[in-house]
Parts: sequence; C-alpha cells; structure tokens
Amino acid sequence: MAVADHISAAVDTGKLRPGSRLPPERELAESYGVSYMTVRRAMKELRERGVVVSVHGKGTFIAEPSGD
Amino acid sequence: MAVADHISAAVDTGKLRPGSRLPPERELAESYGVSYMTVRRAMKELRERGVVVSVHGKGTFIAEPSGD
Amino acid sequence: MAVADHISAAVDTGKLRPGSRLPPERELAESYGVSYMTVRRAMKELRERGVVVSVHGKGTFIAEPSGD
Amino acid sequence: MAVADHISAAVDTGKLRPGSRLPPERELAESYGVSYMTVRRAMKELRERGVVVSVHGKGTFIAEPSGD
DNA sequence: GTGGTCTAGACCACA
DNA sequence: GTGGTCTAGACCACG
Repeated sequence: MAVADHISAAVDTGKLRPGSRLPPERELAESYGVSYMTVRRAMKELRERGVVVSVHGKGTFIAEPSGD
Repeated sequence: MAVADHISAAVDTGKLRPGSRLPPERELAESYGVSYMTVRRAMKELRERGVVVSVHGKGTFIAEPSGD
Repeated sequence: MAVADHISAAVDTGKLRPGSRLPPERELAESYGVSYMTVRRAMKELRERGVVVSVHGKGTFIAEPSGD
Repeated sequence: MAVADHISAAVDTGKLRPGSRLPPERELAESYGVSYMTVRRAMKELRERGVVVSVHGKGTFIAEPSGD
C-alpha cells in the first residue's frame, strides 16, 4: 500500500519521529493525490502494524517503539 | 439561527426544491463564513424541523413536504 | 453516550437524587476526561430525556420524576 | 475601572500592540484576582472605548488605531 | 468524499 | 461563576 509504505519508510529512516503528528488525513489525501478513503485505509493498516496511534479529534501520531 | 433560517427560507420560496441536495456541510461552512460545527447545529435543527433529511455518506437533501 | 449514561445510571440507582445539583459542566468535562463540548452534548441529551433540568446562570439539576 | 485601565495603559505604553490577542477572559479574571463578571464588564468598556475588538469563539484583540 | 463525533478552548447571556 | 454558543479543525462511519 503506497501511502502506508511511504509513511512507514519515513518512520524507519527517522524522517518521522515517535510522538510527532502526521498531517491531517484530508491533507494527506490531497498531497498523495489519493482519495480520503484510501488514506483512512492506510492509517488503519499503520495502526494495526503499531506504527501510528490515532486520537479522535486530536490527530494521528507516530507510535513510540514498543519493545522491538 | 442564521444558517438554518436562510436555508429554510430558500425552501419556502422555492429556491431549494424537495429532493435536491444541499452543498456539503464543509462547503456550507465556508460559504456562510461560519465554522463546521455551526453548520452541523443548523443541519440538526433543520432535520428536527423536518426541512431536510441527511444520509450518512451521501449528503443532505431537502425533505418532501409531509402533509402540506 | 458515556457521560449521559453514567449520570443517568447514577440517577436510577439513587446516587443522584431529584433536586440535587450536578457539578459545573466544565468540571464534569475534566472529571470524565472529555471536552466541554462533549459534556454539553450529554447534558442536552439528558435534558431531552427529562433526566436533568438546566438553569442558565445557576446550574444543572436532577429533574423531579414526572409521573413515575 | 482597574482592569480596563490597566489594559488600556498597556496599550498606550506599547506593551500591548494592535492585533495582539489578550489572554482569555477567565485567565484574566484569575490573574487580576477578580471575578469573571468583572473582567467581562472591563472588556465591554474597552470595546466601547474602541481599545479592543472581541470575536466570538476566537478571542479579544487590541484594536487597530482608527484615525486618532 | 459525504455526514457524524470529537478535542480544545474562546467569548456571550444570565442571575 | 454558571450554562450557552461559537471558532477551528481533528479522526470516525458509511456508501
């Protein structure tokens, strides 16, 4: 999944650091040139992978590394 | 409530006809110069008055007159 | 709705008695760990259910049972 | 009026510049050690004097000098 | 890509 | 010093 992989890679390479907030989902949709639904699916996948944590009404944040 | 009354008046004068779809709530917010939440309240009021019907994921439509 | 249900239950079990005043909405927001607007919605719901009565400038009170 | 005069003086001496936002009214009440109502009265006076402009939901701002 | 719920916090109306 | 309305903008649920 392009969006999820792109963000995941940015986390791996340190471009996105734990605790930092991602751009809003609607903005991501626009900047990636994909639909909002596609971004939502990508975020869901990243949450399930433990890469990000979403907080309703606040934003989506890069997760703290658990114990990897 | 300015937004609700304005839309209600447009329905009364026939500018908005039963079955027609309103612009998206976010667009209404921008065009009326109010915040999204204010539009949400206005839509809620119009729904309770029976002026419009909202369909999740599809849009908000001018209601058919009930028993006029 | 968590806040509304919690208060409603406290009324049902007699922990909150008719006529008693709820804590201020801002305090409820803090103690429930939700935003002020969420408490406002909950209070609106409770008012519509007839569980509480709000008096502008004075507070929100547990309603007297109507015809129980 | 102590609060109004204090803020007005801060504007005159340039400590508060046109366009800058005042602290929230509740915060002003606390920092001046007065009641919220007292701050509201002070703000009203400052608005009438043309010293500040309040915007609902956004804040209270030091007014631009008109044509003095 | 819409409507729906939420965070966070501002000023307003009232007694 | 309370309840009430608003700004600004986030994520969520649904087709």
